[in-house]
Amino acid sequence: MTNLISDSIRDDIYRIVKIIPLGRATSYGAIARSIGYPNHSRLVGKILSNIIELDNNIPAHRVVNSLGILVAKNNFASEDKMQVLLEAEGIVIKNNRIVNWRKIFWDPFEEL
DNA sequence: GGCGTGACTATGG
DNA sequence: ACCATAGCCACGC
Repeated sequence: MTNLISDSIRDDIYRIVKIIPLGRATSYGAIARSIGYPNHSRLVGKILSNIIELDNNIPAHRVVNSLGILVAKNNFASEDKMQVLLEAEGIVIKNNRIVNWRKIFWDPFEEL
């Protein structure tokens, strides 16, 4: 039988992304660390791209890279959708990057 | 079992 | 602040 890591952590990722507060955002690495797989930030993004296809309600736009840069734009319906969704929550974006990232950043660990 | 890939990250210049 | 580089490792050929 195959025992893929991606299968075992999919639900954890889903659950965490679901509770990212409106107007805040977190990173792939932060999520990976919070679920006990600190070296799998890449996998988090990959799984997120799968999840968004099944549930367009999940706030996947609130996940960016460790610098606050929107690196997932290609996975949304339109090129500017991710940015539009974030700006609609009051998040300011300049040159593809979240302004005041330190303040906007939400750490999943603080929710445990 | 090797190899390329990726919604990544840390570090150094 | 920007860019390059190396490290990372599951996953799908």
